[in-house]
Amino acid sequence: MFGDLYNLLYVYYGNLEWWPSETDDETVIGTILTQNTSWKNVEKALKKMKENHVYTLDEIATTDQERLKELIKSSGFYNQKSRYLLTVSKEITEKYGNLPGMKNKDMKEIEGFIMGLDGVGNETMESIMLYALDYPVFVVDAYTLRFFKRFYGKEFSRKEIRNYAEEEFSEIDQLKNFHGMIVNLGKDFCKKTPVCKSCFLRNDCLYGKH
DNA sequence: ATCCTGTTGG
DNA sequence: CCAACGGGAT
Repeated sequence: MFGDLYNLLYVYYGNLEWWPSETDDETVIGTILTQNTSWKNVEKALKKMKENHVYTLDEIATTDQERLKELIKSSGFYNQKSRYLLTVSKEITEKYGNLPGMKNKDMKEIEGFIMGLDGVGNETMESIMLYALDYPVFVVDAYTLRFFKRFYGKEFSRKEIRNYAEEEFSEIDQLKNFHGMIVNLGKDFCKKTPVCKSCFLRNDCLYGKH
């Protein structure tokens, strides 16, 4: 299904260092902070959190919300995101102790638990599963839905895309890179108002051909 | 002036 | 389905 597309993207983008972060805790924090927010602004917040030693789920769980708001201000939506960070950190540490305690468990159980966290929807859950916990999950975001609709000229549901991708790519690295390449494509060419003329997929994309 | 690796509550 | 959340970069 997506094999040919993967190769086309790979020729252009190659292996991306996707979801750069020093620790799995930072990855989880990043998935929440980057919701509808540019990564540049998230980096500022992560830097501040690190400098102030509010950088692990344990540290966040015992931090005052007002202080958290100041630290993550640059990533926007700080009122809700500070609340999400607190509840997510508390619930994870209370139930599993830490992120390693969530690895190598029944995938559906962990997925259900994460989806139940306030502030965590499909994309954030999938990102945590794949990038912080190493489960073979494909991340379906707004870029993916928009790009696939144009490229294949047909609307796919999140569920369909996840199923196809996870069926086809069993390797964690492939799932990571496929998502990473799609996000980059969405920022470089397949934007809200697409730049098809200079896009390397213009001859393969149903929308790019007209 | 517009957009950003979304999610929630109405 | 849709308004609301929000500072920062381009």
